[in-house]
Amino acid sequence: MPRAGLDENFVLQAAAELADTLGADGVTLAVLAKRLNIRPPSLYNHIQGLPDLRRKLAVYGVDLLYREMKQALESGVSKPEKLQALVEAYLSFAERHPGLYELTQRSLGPEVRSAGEPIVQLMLEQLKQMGIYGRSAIHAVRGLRSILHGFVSLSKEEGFGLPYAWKESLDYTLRAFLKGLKTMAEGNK
Amino acid sequence: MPRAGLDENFVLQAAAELADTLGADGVTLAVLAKRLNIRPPSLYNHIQGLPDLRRKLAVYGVDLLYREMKQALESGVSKPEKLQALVEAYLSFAERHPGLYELTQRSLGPEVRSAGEPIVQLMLEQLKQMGIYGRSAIHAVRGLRSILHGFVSLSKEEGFGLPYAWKESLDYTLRAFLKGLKTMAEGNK
DNA sequence: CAATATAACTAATGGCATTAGTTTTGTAAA
DNA sequence: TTTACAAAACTAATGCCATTAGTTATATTG
Repeated sequence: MPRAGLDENFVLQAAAELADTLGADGVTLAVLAKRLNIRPPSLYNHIQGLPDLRRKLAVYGVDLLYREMKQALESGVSKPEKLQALVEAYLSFAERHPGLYELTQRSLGPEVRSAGEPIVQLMLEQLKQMGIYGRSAIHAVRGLRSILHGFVSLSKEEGFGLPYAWKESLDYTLRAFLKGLKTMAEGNK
Repeated sequence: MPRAGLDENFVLQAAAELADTLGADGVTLAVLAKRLNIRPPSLYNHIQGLPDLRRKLAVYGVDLLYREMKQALESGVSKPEKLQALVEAYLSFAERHPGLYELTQRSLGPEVRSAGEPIVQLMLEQLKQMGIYGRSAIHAVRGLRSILHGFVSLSKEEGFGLPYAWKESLDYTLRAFLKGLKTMAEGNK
């Protein structure tokens, strides 16, 4: 192993920092190479080009998000609090890693989806604890993910305006959604 | 007026078709020029460069979406049906104009947000008809938009799998959300 | 200490957006 | 009808980017 000190994971980490600093489109092989003090062609020893880098970054991001969400489950005692903790972790990740988050959403093949499976499982477990399972739970998780991603996207788009109020709207929306879920679940009994 | 037959609107329309055919990133000045049978620099007589084109395309798309949603209100008699018609129009637009839709979501300044204001108004009106207004309605519209955009994004990302089932999940989610909204609204009385 | 694999390098190509400067052409005034 | 002007096309050139091919340097392994 010659020229140690630079492997794929290190490259990915540097690229991730670039993404969060300059935005998802700011990640170019040129600036990444400059950042690593090598010439652009040298990058091809670690990644297979820009599309490959983007794909790997997306997987890297989804996996990081999963680990942070899992970590967040440590806090929170009751069931609803645990779900709330998952929500907070998701929002926190999107805020601290805007570029990485954006890359995870630029639909890029099946490996990114696979990497997101564990996150779905995490949510399913919490919903089960709250009495929502089976077919309803599938719908509910999709709804939950949509609400979370939707709010992140929209609040980013609107940018200024009333920054903090977005959190309030999200809480309101989640409360309404969960309340409706419970009502529907009870109706099925 | 020299060399008539090519104005900004025509350019935008051609670019929109390209976006929906080749994807949002497929819109380059090179292919747009080829499509219009002119050289790339000639485009600068109608637009001020690629970022400007993207911004204008986004506004173009949001406005088109608004007009289609407004049109959709013609159908549907009862209040919930009208809201449902808005939802259908939104989904239909996203499906028929994937590239244009994507461009409307790539947050690009205040003019795009302004163009989206009428859509918010459309939703607010329907919610009012359903007994949801005031501060709650603001939250509700944000929730509604998040759910819609979230589902469009996620179903696009997942791609294969169970295509049609997404619609079912969305309906389920909307039903739960609206039910929760009503419950909360009644609770405030 | 020698051999090898790995990772860096230089050089070159083609595509892209963009700018500067020039030519063409349709319309409107003389 | 002719002339003048302004708008929109053009050519030429620049610089940045990703990518490929071929070469050189170096760290580890035997």
